[in-house]
Amino acid sequence: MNVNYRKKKQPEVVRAALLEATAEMIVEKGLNALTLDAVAERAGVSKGGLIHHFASKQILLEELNREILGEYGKFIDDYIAADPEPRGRFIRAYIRSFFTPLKYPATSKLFKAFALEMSHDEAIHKLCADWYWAILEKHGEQEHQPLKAQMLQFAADGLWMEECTGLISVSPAEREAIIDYLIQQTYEL
Amino acid sequence: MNVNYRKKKQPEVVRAALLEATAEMIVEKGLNALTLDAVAERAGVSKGGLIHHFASKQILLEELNREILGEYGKFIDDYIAADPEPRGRFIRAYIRSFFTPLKYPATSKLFKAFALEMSHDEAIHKLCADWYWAILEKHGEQEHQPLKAQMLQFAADGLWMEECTGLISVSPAEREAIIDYLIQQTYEL
DNA sequence: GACACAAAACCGACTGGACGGTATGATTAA
DNA sequence: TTAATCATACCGTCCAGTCGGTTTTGTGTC
Repeated sequence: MNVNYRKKKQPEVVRAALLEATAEMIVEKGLNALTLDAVAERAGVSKGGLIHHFASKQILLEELNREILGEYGKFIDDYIAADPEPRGRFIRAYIRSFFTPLKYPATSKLFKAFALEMSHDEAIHKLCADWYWAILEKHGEQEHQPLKAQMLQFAADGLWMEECTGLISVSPAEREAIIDYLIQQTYEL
Repeated sequence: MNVNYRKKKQPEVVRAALLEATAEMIVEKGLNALTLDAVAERAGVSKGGLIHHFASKQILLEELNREILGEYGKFIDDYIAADPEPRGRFIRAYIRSFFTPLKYPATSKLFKAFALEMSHDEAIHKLCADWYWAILEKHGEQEHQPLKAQMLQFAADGLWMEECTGLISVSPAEREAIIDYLIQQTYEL
């Protein structure tokens, strides 16, 4: 009998804990090592409790993705709204949103988890692709972008991937320098 | 009883077929959906035959990883050897090697599987990290690189990741244009 | 060439555990 | 009372790895 069972019911808290536990476990052990039992235990619930909130593993992952994409969209919206310089504004917001874990610490891990799991699942892949094109259309960037802008965008993706994998082990100082450099370049598009 | 059992033994061919089948299945279905039975069937051997060549699933993946890293390393070596311009030579080779078709056709997407999905496997992660630093040291690039060079490198990573995931769906023409642009930038370091 | 024999190559049925999902009961909030 | 929220036990499936066997290949010997 779990001690939490006797506590006051807080379904929203439990649901959030389950999503966060899922994200953390994917980040730490990888998607292939993710089990419902482990997620439930980490979130302090039983597997039955987990299934009550998320009917299947697939649904759990899809909900997690939805959550992440929503937060990510807010990042970009906020950065664009606060940016007075129109030139390169979208790319700037794109880059910044990738590297601001401090402002919204809860979702920093979710970003990384999302990239790891999205690869081969068709439903999740569609979620991500649709979201991306909706963002572009929303901010009027659907027309062809200059090569330099695309390069900056891809560089942000690459640096972010490096942070996920830790292969090259960029130091925090180097990381800051690169991000600053990318941001600076967006003013010269 | 498999017909191949009665045929002439060709262990090297079987071994290569197993590696290729593994690569293809990871690309198609993802690492979490990879099973030894399926790999064996696709390669036209029994599971026993698979285990004879690769004692465990872990070893199979490590060997495949070694094969792929070796190919990339050769690409980089060749590109550097054939490049008369010393300025930005390493970055140029790095970029080109990423977009050169590999021995196993399906493996263009495969490196992503190792970089992302397998980044949690300690042994394979070490393989990749060691390979990367060995390449840097080999070509005398271990000292601090300028920010622009790092940016180009990350941009190559990002474009390559996009090719793996297919999220943004870059057209072949756009792809070529971006690669050319990146290469061109390496001459202005 | 013929034979013997060890080693390599390969087969396929089987097992044991892990894991997703189900069924049902208990507790709490409304 | 009723629905929502969880716990617990259990089932079926999948799958990595084992194991005893069969076939082929290489190597020496005569």
